[in-house]
Amino acid sequence: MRTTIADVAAAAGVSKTTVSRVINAKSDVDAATASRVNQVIDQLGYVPSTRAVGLARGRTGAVGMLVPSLSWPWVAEVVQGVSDALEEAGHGMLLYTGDRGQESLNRFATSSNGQSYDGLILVTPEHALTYVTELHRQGMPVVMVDDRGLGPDLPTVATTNRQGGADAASHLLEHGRTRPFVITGPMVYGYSRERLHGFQEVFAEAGYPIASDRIVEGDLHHRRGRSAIAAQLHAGVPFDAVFAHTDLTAAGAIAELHRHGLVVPDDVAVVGFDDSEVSWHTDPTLTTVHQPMREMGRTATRILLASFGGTPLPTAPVLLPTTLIARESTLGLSAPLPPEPPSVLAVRRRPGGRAAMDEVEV
Amino acid sequence: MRTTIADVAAAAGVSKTTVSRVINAKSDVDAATASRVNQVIDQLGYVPSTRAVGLARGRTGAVGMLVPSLSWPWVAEVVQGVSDALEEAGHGMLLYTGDRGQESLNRFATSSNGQSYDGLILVTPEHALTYVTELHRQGMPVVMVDDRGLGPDLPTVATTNRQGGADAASHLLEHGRTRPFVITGPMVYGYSRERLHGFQEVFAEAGYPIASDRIVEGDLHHRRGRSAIAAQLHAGVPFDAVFAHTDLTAAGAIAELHRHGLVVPDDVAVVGFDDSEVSWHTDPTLTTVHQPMREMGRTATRILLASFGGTPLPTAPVLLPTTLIARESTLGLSAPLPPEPPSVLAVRRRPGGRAAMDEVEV
DNA sequence: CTGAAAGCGCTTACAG
DNA sequence: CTGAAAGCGCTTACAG
Repeated sequence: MRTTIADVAAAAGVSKTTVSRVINAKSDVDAATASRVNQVIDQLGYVPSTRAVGLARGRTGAVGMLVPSLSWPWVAEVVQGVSDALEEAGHGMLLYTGDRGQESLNRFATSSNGQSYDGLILVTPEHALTYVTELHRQGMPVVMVDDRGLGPDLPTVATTNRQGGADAASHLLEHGRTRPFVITGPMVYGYSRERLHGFQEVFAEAGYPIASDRIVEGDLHHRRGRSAIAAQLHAGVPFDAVFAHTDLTAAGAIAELHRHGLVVPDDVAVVGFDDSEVSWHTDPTLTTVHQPMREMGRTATRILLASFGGTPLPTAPVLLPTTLIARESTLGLSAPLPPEPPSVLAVRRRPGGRAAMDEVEV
Repeated sequence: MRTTIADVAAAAGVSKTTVSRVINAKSDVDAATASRVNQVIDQLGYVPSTRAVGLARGRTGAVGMLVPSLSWPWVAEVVQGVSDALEEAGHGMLLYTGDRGQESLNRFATSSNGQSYDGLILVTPEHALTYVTELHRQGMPVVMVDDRGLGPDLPTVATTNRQGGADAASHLLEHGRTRPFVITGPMVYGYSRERLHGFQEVFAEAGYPIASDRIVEGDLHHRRGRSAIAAQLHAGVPFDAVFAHTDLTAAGAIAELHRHGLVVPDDVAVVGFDDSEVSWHTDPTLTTVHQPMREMGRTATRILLASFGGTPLPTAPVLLPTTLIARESTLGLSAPLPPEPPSVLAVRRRPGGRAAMDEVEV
């Protein structure tokens, strides 16, 4: 038999009300009484039942989190950030993965209606977007981590994709590249367009506009990097750099360049996007644009928790800065090896650089 | 104001008891009554409050999951497997990451005492092991996914590390390699010892015992692959193959071999362990021993849920089979490219091979 | 086949 | 400073 507040009350010779007051650190309790109750609590190892507290208070103390497959490393990073921030605040996290499609979302919908959580954090919930928007309209606090530029009508934390593209371009120009080949992400996503535009703009301003035969739409996959490079080489359009909108595609590009006897970066410099684990394991290591996924998770969480306290949710997207990470695929093999692959370290944090674009009280 | 069971009862002109019966599909309800109640439920969009149900029933319908950092891709895979299986069964998942050390574990301990979940799934909870073991002794159903060979006194799902090592050895022998260099994981972990022993045994039986100067202890990191290869080349101990206990280390080994002008696999064949995403992005792609992380998550979940239904938890570890995945780093560049990197596919599943070692009713 | 009532373990006015 | 009582939204014997 689990020990309840009644057991504690009996053992301490007080009422349940008083025990409740002590637990929740209400002010008006006699010091002696309080210490006696606390003693009993320790002795009995009493911990309040979360669900009883939740029922009585009308809050759950938990936050729901809906993500697509955790097999995507950057999704896992976001979740880790959310988990960190939630834990700091003493909240629990109910995790839902949309991995199994519509069926997953039905499950999710059921539990959200069951008031299992006080608020919701989403990562690119493509199929659930209308459902969640409706949920939000009905009063559920929602914050979305938007990596895709879906641009929904929801409070959103995103990243400076355009600036990231611009930084990649500047970096390549600094290293003497003037004829880049761009392999974008799916153009239906806002982030692909932003990264491309930022990149194009810098090259155009420098006097090297990028012709359309040096831009091709990709799909984020490794294999696409290979096929795009093979096709471009076959077409005979010369290029001295590759900007891929995802590290996976960049990795494929490097592999294919090698197949054709080209040296990276001497013949062709390569820049990816994301700073995912892959960027440490290509050879040469990959220069890439870091996205602060973990920070996005933390920020989204802080915004959500603040809303529980009455702070209104932001109406404009909160943008976190990207950072260019220069490695061997542009600097050459002489580049110093960084200390250690990040994913195997206990804590992973980067300096950050500029402050968030949008001032939000978090 | 949220609609409750009382609202439904009033609107349908029945008692709360009857509504409850309909919701939970108890048999003895008049068909007409039931359909009327269901209509009202649909009309009002009524969904029972999870926490009220939990309080009344004494169960939560949720499972707790404690993992180290989600930044480790294989951890994320296990979580995904757990999520899949939980969702199928209509259970929720409360996720705790031990990423912030002792403080994380304290939070975790508090919520577990608060009866926030009915059972617990753990991934290598090194620091929490004694706490969790105690929890289990007090009656909390616990299943551990043990990738480290911690060999605790808890119901466990693990993998056939010894056989994985043996398979790696057989594969290298088949490809004419007789002088392997082994970079192990930390030898404090059972899995390192098992992988090594399985590997050694096969080579010894084939007449090529492995001298101790061709075995070095590693740390799972990329950088260690580089330094180990550099040192071995410097020492002048010849080798025609590398068996690394983790893909990251194997990737480092490949990179370092290239630095020294050696060709993989012509000069040196390389085999990793895990079949993590990295294995698709080394160049050449990496032959490795697949660990069924997702399946381990699913299996652990099924075992736990079965225990809720009365099936006792298994006393011996449940072992899932590893599978050797041959790629270019042993087969050569002529090896056909597989369809697509797994991590970006929606669903990731492998044939599986042999059946689980331990027969458990799941 | 159906309902009134007690109970799950807390919190929170209300009264003293 | 403290307690009795009602209530959070369900489920479950018990009785009919």
